This record gives sequence, structure tokens and C-alpha cells, in this order.
Amino acid sequence: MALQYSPTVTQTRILDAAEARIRRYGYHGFSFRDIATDVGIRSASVHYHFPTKEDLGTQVMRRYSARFLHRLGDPKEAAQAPHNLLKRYIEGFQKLLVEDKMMCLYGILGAEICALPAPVRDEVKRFGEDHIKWLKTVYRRLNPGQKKKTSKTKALCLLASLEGALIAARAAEDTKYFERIASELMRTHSPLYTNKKNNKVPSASR
Amino acid sequence: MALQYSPTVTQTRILDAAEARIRRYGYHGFSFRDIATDVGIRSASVHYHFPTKEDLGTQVMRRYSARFLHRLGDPKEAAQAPHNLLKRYIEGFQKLLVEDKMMCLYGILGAEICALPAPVRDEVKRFGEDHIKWLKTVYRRLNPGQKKKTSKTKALCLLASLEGALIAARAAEDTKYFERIASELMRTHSPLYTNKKNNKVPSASR
DNA sequence: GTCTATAATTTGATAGAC
DNA sequence: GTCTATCAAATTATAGAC
Repeated sequence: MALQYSPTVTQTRILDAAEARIRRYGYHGFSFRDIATDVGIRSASVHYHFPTKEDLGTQVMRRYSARFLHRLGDPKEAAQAPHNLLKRYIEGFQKLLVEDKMMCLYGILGAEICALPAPVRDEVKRFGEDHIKWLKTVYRRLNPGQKKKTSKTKALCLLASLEGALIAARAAEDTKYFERIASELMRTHSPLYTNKKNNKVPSASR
Repeated sequence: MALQYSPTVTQTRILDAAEARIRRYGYHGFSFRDIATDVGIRSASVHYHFPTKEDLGTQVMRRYSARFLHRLGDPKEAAQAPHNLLKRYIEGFQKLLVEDKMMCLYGILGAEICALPAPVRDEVKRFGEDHIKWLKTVYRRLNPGQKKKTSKTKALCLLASLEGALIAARAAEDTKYFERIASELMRTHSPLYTNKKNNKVPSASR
């Protein structure tokens, strides 16, 4: 399959355009002609790089997942306090909304999961698995005493809350909706944090 | 606009089919011919009842919202303890997943909000407003001392978490994902509840 | 690699007979 | 109210010239 190693400039621009389209309108909300127009080529040229829509969708989701995970970094990195990793995680979602002004691919493709070709569906599924694993690791560090199952449940809760928060904020056309949920999540999920604007970490209370 | 008072049998069957299609595949994932096949008529007959796709989508969302709110009941009903109302609320979402095996319309249409005609978008937005208002009222009853803003934030959190939980559970093809999030939400949002299977209410501890 | 041209299908929507 | 027939546009995708 294409793009296993290094995408060309045109391929990158096609992936960028397709990602933006999907994150706004969903998998069935864009066409090859749309992408062609965005990039400034013809739709046949898009097909040259990505033979089918299924191929393009799969590559878009795969690149998105890899980039997201890369930005998150290693959840076991000793230099990073676990609550800072959680903070970074939540801020990552906030950037999707505020900077990109788009949905998360996992959220929008996950919602229409039944409508997706199997390879795209598999990539969406994998995004979820990867994030739950990453978060589970962070929660284990944050609270080493608790059961593994509890860490996973908390991971699930955070991922679900953030995806839902993106949807609610976009439906209400109010970014603050996301921010209020994010604050509450920081408060709930990381007991070291207060809900005031105090990002400093107390020694080790509670 | 149609359906203001009483839909005919055929109109109801069209709305049922359209709702099921949208909740699985999204707004752009169904056609008038799909609906016609589901109902057993021709696509021109569907257009007779709902002239445009925008009309159909709007009516589907409007009926869904009204039905959901009706099932929730009055959030101020004195006979219902507020934590029971929250429990009912969460169980309502669980039924969408387990019985219907579909998304919530707010979740799937909210995700692709940019791709929707304005009238449909307005109905989606209204669903969110109605639910946040309903939940806010319940949280106010549950904790009369807290700020109004806090109640609204909690309402936002619950709605977002449940929508995200539906997405995560469906993407992972594992209903238990939803159940684990739901349990955690009951624990977090209603301090009277333990996370054990104990639905009885203690007198007034904490 | 990108183009023109086009095939094959599907889409939302309408006209008019019954 | 449902049908047949049809339209115009859009869709995914391919063939072949440059």
C-alpha cells in the first residue's frame, strides 16, 4: 500500500485536503473532485495517487493516528509527570477544536462507523485502542495502587468525554462548552489539580 | 411544514426508516431510494410526503428530540428522586446502543454538523440545548447549594460523555465499553450511588 | 504525473398518468 | 397517494494521450 515510507508533495497535499474535508463533513461528505479542486489538480490525478476512496480514507486515518500518537509522546517518559501528560492530552483535543476548527477523525468516523469500508473502520478502531492504551499507562502511573481495570475505565471515560465535548461544542457553536468540560475533566481525572487556574503541582497531598 | 399534528402511517414508516438509516450511516449515508426500498414504495412517493431531503432530515430530528424528551419526563417531578432521573437518563442512552444498536442522532449529526442543511443543524442544536437544560435542572435538585454554572457544566459533561461512550463502544464493537463508562458516570455524578449493584438510596449520607 | 474524455452508477428531484 | 418515466447533476473510477 502507498505511503509506507515517504509521501510526495502532491500526496501530502491530497492527504491534507482529504483530512480537512473528512473532519468537517465526514467520509461521505467529500468527493475526489472536491479534493482535486482543493489541491489544484484534476480528479483523475487524485486517483493516480490513491486508486480508490477507500485507499484515501485509510491513509488519511492512518497518518492522523500516527501524528496524534507522536505528539502525545511516550506515556512512560519519566521526565513527564503523569498529570502533565493528561493535561497535554486534553489540550491536544482542544487544539483540534480551537486551532483546526474541525472534529477529531476518531469522533466523526467513529460516529458513522457502520458506513465505512472495512479498512477504514479498522484504522478507526485502532486509534481507539492506541489511545486507551496510552491513557491507561498514564493513569497507572498516576495511581499505581488501583486495579488495571479501573485505569482502563478511566481511560475510556476521558477519551469518550473529549470526543463528546468536541461534538457538543461544535453543535452549540460555542468553544467554551469544550473548555468547561475540559476543566471539569482535569479536576475529576487528576486529583492533584484544583479547578482554579493553578497549574502548579502540590507536593504529594491526598 | 408537514407533521405538525398527525403523521399518516406511511409518513411514520418513512420517518422510522430514515431515522434508522441516519443513525447508522449519517445524513449523507442514505438516499430517497434506500428509504423507498425499506418502506416498500417508490422514491417519488417519498418525495410526495417529504419534498426534499432537508425536510425529511429536519422532521426525523424533530420527532427524535420530542420522543426522547417525552421519555425523560419532567425533571422537576417531585416523585422522582434526582439521582433516579440521572439513572434513567443514562439508561436511555444505553438502550440506544443495546436495543436499537444505533447511534444517538445528536451524536452522529453533531459530528457532521458542518455538512448539514441549516434547518437540520438547528434541530440538532436544539436537542443539545434541551438536554443540557433538563440535566441542569436535575443537578440543581441533586445539589441545591452549588452554583448554577456548576450544574450546567455537569450537565455538559454527562451529555458529552454519553455521546462519546456510544462512539467508543461502537468503534470497538464492544457494548461493555459503554457500560463501564456508564457505571463510572453514575459513580461520579451521583454521590448517593455506589459503583456496586445497589440501586437503593441511602437516607442522606455525605 | 497530470491531463482530457468518458463510462457506469447513483443522487435529489419533478412531470404527469392513474 | 402511488406509480412510471425521466432529468440534470454528481459520483467513483478507468483508458489513453502528452
